[in-house]
Amino acid sequence: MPVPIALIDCNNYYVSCERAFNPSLIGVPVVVASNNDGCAIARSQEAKDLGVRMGDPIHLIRDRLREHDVRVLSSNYTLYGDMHRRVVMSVQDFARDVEVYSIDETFLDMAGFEDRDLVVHARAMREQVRRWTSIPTCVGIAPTKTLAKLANRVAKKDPGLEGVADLRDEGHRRELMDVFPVDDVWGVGRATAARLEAMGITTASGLADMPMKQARGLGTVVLERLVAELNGIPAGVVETMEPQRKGMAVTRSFGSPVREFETLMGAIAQYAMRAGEKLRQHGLVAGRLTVFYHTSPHRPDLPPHSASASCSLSPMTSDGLELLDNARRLAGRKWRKDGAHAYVKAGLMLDDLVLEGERPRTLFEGDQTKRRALMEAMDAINAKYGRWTVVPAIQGFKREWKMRAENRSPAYTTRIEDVPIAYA
DNA sequence: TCTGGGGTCCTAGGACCC
DNA sequence: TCTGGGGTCCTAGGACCC
Repeated sequence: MPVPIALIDCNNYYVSCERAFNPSLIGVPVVVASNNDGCAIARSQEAKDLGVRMGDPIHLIRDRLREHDVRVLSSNYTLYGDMHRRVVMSVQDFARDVEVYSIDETFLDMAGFEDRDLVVHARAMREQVRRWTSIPTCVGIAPTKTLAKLANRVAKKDPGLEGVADLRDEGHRRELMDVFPVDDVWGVGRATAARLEAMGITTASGLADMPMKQARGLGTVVLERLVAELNGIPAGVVETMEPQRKGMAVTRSFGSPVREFETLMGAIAQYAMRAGEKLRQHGLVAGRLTVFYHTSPHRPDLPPHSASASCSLSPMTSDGLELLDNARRLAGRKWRKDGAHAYVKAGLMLDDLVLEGERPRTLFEGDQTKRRALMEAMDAINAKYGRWTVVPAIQGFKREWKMRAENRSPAYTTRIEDVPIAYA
């Protein structure tokens, strides 16, 4: 019998974070918008009931939102990130080990807890999270991660379960999988679902019954592993060591379209400096840099242009100004001087990341001490006086490309001025 | 006026090597 | 008519995730 795996998943996470500090949002429809207030990325149950779907463009559903008095908030990742830390802290003692899977989901390795009533145990964990953070959650328990995801979904859908579904029993599991839509299975996306449905497979049970060889032929090893997991055979374990990350990106849509190179470079410069900061925070250096910018794919009436260029970085670096130099050269190389294009998004990606201490030395590198000290000084100033207190001049002052965030909540838990005050 | 920002893994196919 | 047989490494692109 494999070790039980539990998955705890926060309900309507971003909305729940907002509600934790703003009770007027409780019981009314709430939507949290993506960066640039672009689309709906989190909805309260009331908003889901009104038919607001994940990824709906806000500007296309504006009328319906207004009609039903839906509260629309800009996303506040500082708050969600800090609340996440608290949620993970709350669950830690309830498992042997945890794997943080995303900002709102954590897998738990339940080895050593098997002799307990795991359903009762999981309810106590939910209660702990609720008391410490006010965030509502659901828990799924099963022999594999894929089944734990499925169990979690079941727990979310059926209020009678009081937030916890235990799918360790195979007979019970089968009954539920017989009516579980195959496209809701973790790892089955649009393309795979379409292929499966063409073969008459529409439920999780149908996929579980597919012979392994057929699964391999239809998809890749990924689908083959998925079939194994649906049959209770673990193809992956709870990973407690954080894997070394391979790439990193800073990309943003602009608040309004950009037509001039100077303006574009202002944005790219900021992304480069931010990318350098991120590298240094993680103690990494990058070996490859890619810059891209493009026009709107949603505007077929305008001339399209998509530019992308990369170069390798030698010596490998985390120096923001070094990244900026390279980014400017690459961006300039692809720039079209006709002024006919309205760019809506740009970004910078870093690859071939290695730990700073494992950086390969090159033959002709000069003394980096001064530059490193400069970066440290900039980091220190920006940490103390706020992001973008010191910036390279090329970043500009007008920042007309800055993204929209018209209704962002305060940083309740991470800025002393924003901490809520309770009157006696 | 107007549609997010990150990530991972896998495979095919080309370049290059002996 | 016939055109070797492997290897490795890298990149682009697809699919999926939250």
